[in-house]
Amino acid sequence: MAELFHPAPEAISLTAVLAAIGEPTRLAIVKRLDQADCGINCGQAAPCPDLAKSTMSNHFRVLREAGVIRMVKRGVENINTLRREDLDSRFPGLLDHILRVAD
Amino acid sequence: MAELFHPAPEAISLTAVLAAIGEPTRLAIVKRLDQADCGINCGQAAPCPDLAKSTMSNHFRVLREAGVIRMVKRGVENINTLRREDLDSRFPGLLDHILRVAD
DNA sequence: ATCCGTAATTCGGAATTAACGAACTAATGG
DNA sequence: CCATTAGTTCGTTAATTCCGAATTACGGAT
Repeated sequence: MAELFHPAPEAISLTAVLAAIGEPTRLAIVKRLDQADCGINCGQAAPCPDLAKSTMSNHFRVLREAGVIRMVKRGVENINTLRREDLDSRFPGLLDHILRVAD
Repeated sequence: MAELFHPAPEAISLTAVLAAIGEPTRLAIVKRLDQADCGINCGQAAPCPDLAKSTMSNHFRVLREAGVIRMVKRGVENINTLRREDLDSRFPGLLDHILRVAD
């Protein structure tokens, strides 16, 4: 069970972040993580239950590899959190701004 | 010669805009258009001359259909401008913010 | 009108990516 | 040990991206 890849804060790419968030399902995931006050697992963060699990798994992987979310395994589930401080240090205010205009 | 499609200002989708800008070549095009004080054609807006023209044409189409740029035919060329006011009315400050964090 | 050069789009293909179901792995509880 | 829950991996199919070659569109010169 290899450890999950996360880019270092300074290696987070703007276009990768925008591309990751620029997809309706993934934006919905980010919005849900933003509203949550603590990390939540993939099932709870998923906006629509009609999508295949494998599809959701892919969406979470894209968000993680872009540096948007942090994923840690806890027991049988993955706990997801937004990488707020890392995103803010690299792109100050960007995440908040996007979430604000996203209704 | 059909008229070029542009989404109405209120029909511009956030995820479409983010996905359009979330690609290095297209972000470079947007940055160049931002620095230009008047509309410029596709060749001048292209950041790298080694890309095929058909590829660039596609990138411009993506930006146009997402509502990021306006394209008007003038003679033999297309004049491209950022749709600042439309983007700002729909997503206030977003474009400036992205351009600011994009170095 | 016809031909030429410039600017950009369209077409056909190979390569990459996305979504899905099915099978699989990992952790926990009975 | 077996069942359950939570996700991942795999193989297929559909869609997208990128490219070069061919094509259209326009403007100017002949």
